[in-house]
Amino acid sequence: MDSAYSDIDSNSCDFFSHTDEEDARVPRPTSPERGQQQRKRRRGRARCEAVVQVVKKNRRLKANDRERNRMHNLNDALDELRGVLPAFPDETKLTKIETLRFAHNYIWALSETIRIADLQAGRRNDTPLLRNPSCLRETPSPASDPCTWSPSGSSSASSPAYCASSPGSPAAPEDYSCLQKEALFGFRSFMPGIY
DNA sequence: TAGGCCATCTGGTCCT
DNA sequence: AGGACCAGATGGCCTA
Repeated sequence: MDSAYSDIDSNSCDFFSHTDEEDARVPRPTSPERGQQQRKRRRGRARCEAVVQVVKKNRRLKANDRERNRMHNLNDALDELRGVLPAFPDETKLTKIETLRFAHNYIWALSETIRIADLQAGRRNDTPLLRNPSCLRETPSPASDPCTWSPSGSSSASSPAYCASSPGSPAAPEDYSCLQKEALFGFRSFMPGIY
C-alpha cells in the first residue's frame, strides 16, 4: 500500500481544491450542474485527505516498528555487554548507565593491570605479558591482596572494600590490584567515585 | 508518594 | 525517498 501512495503528501489533495476561477477557460455548466460539481470536489477532497491520513499513519507505524527494533537491538547489545562483565549471581541487573560506566571502568582496570604486568615482566625478563594472551585470563588471588575483599562474605557483597582511587585519578602502583578489584566487584559501592 | 528506570511514541535531522 | 539516529515527552512499574 505504501509504495502505491509513496508520492502522497499533505498537498496531494490540492487537485480537488480548484476554484471556479481556475476553471474559467472551461465552458461553465449551468448553475445546478455547478453545485453538483462543487459537492463532488468536496467529497473527492475529503476522500483524498482520508487516504493521506491513512498513508501517514501507516508510515508512522512502520517508523515506530523500526525504532522499537532499533532499541531492542541496543538493549540486546547491552545484555551482551552485561554478560561479559563480572557480576555476582545474586546481584540485581545493572542499569544501562551502570553497565556503560562499569564497562568503561573495567576496561580501564584491565588495561592498567596489563600495563603494570607488562612493566614487571619486562624487568624480570624480556617476555612482555602483554603479548601473551593467556595472561589475561589469570586473575590475582583475593586472599593475597591488600584490598580486603571476599565474594561470599556477609558484608562484602553489598559493601566491598573501598579504594579511594578512580579511573579519573591515576593511582600509585601498589593500588592497582585494589583498583582492579573495585572495577570487578565493587562497582555499586564505587559509584560515588564514578559519577 | 516521590524518584528512578524503562519502553514506546513522535517529530526532526542526517545519511545513503 | 526511505531508513537510521536522536532527543523530548509520556506513562507504567518498582522501590525506598
